Amino acid sequence: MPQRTKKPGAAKTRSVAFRRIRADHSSELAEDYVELIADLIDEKGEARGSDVAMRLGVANATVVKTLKRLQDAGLVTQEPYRSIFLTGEGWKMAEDGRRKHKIVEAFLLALGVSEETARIDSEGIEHHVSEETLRAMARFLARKVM
Amino acid sequence: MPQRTKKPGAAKTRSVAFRRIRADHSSELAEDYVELIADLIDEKGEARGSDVAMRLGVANATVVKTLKRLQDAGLVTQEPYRSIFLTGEGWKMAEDGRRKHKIVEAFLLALGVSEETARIDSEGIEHHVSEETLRAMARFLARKVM
DNA sequence: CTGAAAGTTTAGCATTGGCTAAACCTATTG
DNA sequence: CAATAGGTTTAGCCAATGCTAAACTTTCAG
Ligand SMILES: [Mn+2]
Ligand SMILES: [Mn+2]
Ligand SMILES: [Mn+2]
Ligand SMILES: [Mn+2]
Repeated sequence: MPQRTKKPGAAKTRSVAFRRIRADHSSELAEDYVELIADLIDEKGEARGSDVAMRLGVANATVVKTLKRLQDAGLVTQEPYRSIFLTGEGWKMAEDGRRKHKIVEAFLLALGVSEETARIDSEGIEHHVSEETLRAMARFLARKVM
Repeated sequence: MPQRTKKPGAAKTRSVAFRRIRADHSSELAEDYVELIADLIDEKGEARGSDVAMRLGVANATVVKTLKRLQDAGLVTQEPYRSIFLTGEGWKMAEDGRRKHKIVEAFLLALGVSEETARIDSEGIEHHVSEETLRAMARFLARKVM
């Protein structure tokens, strides 16, 4: 057995967290897109690609390409030069995103951070909180109110 | 002025959060790498690429490629077939990562989530908390203890 | 001191998510 | 009702992160 010997075992366990993060990242963009599209539909009656681009701060072309992937994933439907619609699955993901987003943002506010920071930080944190942590945040909020 | 008219103004403001997230993501991997390398050096005396790969749960080849970028960024030094060292800047980033990581993980525990969840969620959340939120978490911890 | 096992790097490929510039529609306006 | 301003998509580029398979080093066993 050449080379230094390696203590196997506990090392691999730690990779779980990093695997979860990589998985979170790949769903993160989709979550933000559908949530944003849902907001636009509720606010203005329709979601246009250029509105999505503006709010995300990316180029139109980027949105077009991403929407194609979301369409393949069954989250949105669209036709060229038309506004964007969410599928049933898209709406479900959007609602779930909103739910998480609200809890995280309200929680940060209750913790005492400014509105702007709560808004900004929650946009990133929302994708990395497990249901268990969300429950703990909700519990904290409930206790705070009472 | 053809096409539907667009209400300009407040729309662009919202892109700030998403820009921050995209920036966070591009530094996230570097932060995890240097923190992990620092841990390996402290634990075993040296950090080898394959240990990093094992803990992250990615292929060796991926680590090699990423380390090349980190080297270009001035965070690590290395020679072929040798273990990895952190530069001064690398150590600084690692220490800062550890600091954030500890606060977030301790905070989640104090909030009442399980150790495993705290470990996993903190690995993702740490990259999306502003200094203001970190201060609020530290404040909460201080209050809890007393 | 040498051969081969085991660890490490290279080569080559794929996907995601950005960008700009050019081509392409649509809808308003004259 | 046609021209065109202006919104939308396509084309083509790039960097970051993954992967597998093949080539390459290192180190220890004999
Ligand atoms: Mn959200
Ligand atoms: Mn978000
Ligand atoms: Mn960390
Ligand atoms: Mn991390």
